[in-house]
Amino acid sequence: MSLKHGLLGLLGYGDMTGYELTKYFNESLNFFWSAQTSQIYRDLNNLEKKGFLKSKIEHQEGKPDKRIYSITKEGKDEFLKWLNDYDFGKELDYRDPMLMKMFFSKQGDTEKLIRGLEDFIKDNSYFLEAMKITKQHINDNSYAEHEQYEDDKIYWKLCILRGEYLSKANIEWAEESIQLLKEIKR
Amino acid sequence: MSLKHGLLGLLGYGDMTGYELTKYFNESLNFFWSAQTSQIYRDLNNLEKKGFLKSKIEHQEGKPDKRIYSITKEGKDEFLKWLNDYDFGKELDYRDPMLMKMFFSKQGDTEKLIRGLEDFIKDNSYFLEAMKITKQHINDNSYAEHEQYEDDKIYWKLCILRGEYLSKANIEWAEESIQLLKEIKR
DNA sequence: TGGGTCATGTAACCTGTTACATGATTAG
DNA sequence: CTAATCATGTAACAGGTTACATGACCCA
Repeated sequence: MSLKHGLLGLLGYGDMTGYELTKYFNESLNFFWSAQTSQIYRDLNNLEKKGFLKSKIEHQEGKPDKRIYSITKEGKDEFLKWLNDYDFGKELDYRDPMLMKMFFSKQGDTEKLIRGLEDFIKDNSYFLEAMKITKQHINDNSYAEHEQYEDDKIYWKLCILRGEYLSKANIEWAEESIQLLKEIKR
Repeated sequence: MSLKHGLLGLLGYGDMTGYELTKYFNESLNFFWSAQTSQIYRDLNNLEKKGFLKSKIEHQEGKPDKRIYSITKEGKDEFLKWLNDYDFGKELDYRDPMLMKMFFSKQGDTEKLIRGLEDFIKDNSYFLEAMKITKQHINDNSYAEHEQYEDDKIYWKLCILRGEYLSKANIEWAEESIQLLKEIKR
């Protein structure tokens, strides 16, 4: 459900090709959503069939033609309908393949598990660092240079803040876990 | 990938029907994984085709026949292979439909967003409470009454600990977000 | 008499991933 | 010469969700 509405949302900022949308997803929103080109083209097709988008083809010299999408009135309505349903509870989901392994780890190799947790700490640290840089970019206006985005920034920063909280929680948990596992090994 | 291996893992503790496996998933492992019966029956079928499981049918008076699954040597090998690949980094995923909405929320209703965040805090608090009770159950041996599970407990508690860390992070983030949103409203 | 539990599933659909295909331009 | 970038997609598969179907028993 979310990817489609994310596409509608991004097209609210301006017309774009599928290629550009993929870039946006995997650069700006990347830390909480990513998408394959294949999926984006498929959804773009479906959204156009439903009348939420329309497209025109632009010829380019020396490059393949580009199909530029723009959002319709119906698309904007659908986007706003989705946006204003702030029932987060039903989306609470702690599903995690890592915990699935942890659950059964009595039967696993404790040394390997500890190394896995150490790498997990590293990955989360990189992520935390990347988000601090992104926050800086937003403040510096290097991400969104136009005043048009001024009011968006608070929400973008709240997204990043959550990433910071979660990755810190992950790091603390992994550190505590490693300690506990080293104790029982002795 | 994880559900199948979770099924193999649970069947390592003893033979079970699809129905019982569904219950296990949605009661014990529920806070970090849930599964529909339809999905479990399908995967059980696939696992049997691959030779990781075998099943026998038990006739019951007054009830439909039950198909009891047990894990094979191949199934145990596959499970252990999966378990000992502790490369958590590749599974790092902060994907979240809530953040997708947050990202675009300049265009949304701030009042509704705040109410959504308040409910989110409630849901996370219930979750946190439920996990404290589960932890107590594990300590009390009411969950797993047999000594057989004694060495598993440490890992189960680490799973719960992560849930506690994450839900606390969610609560703190939501509280901070509400404050910030109320400030900009003024 | 109605709802919940035990027990089995099927069907359709949606979402996401991986791999492949084409073909030109540009930068190192 | 090679890799990356621009730009378009298709195909197959894996995983997850929702709805439906059957039928008997048990409890209030």
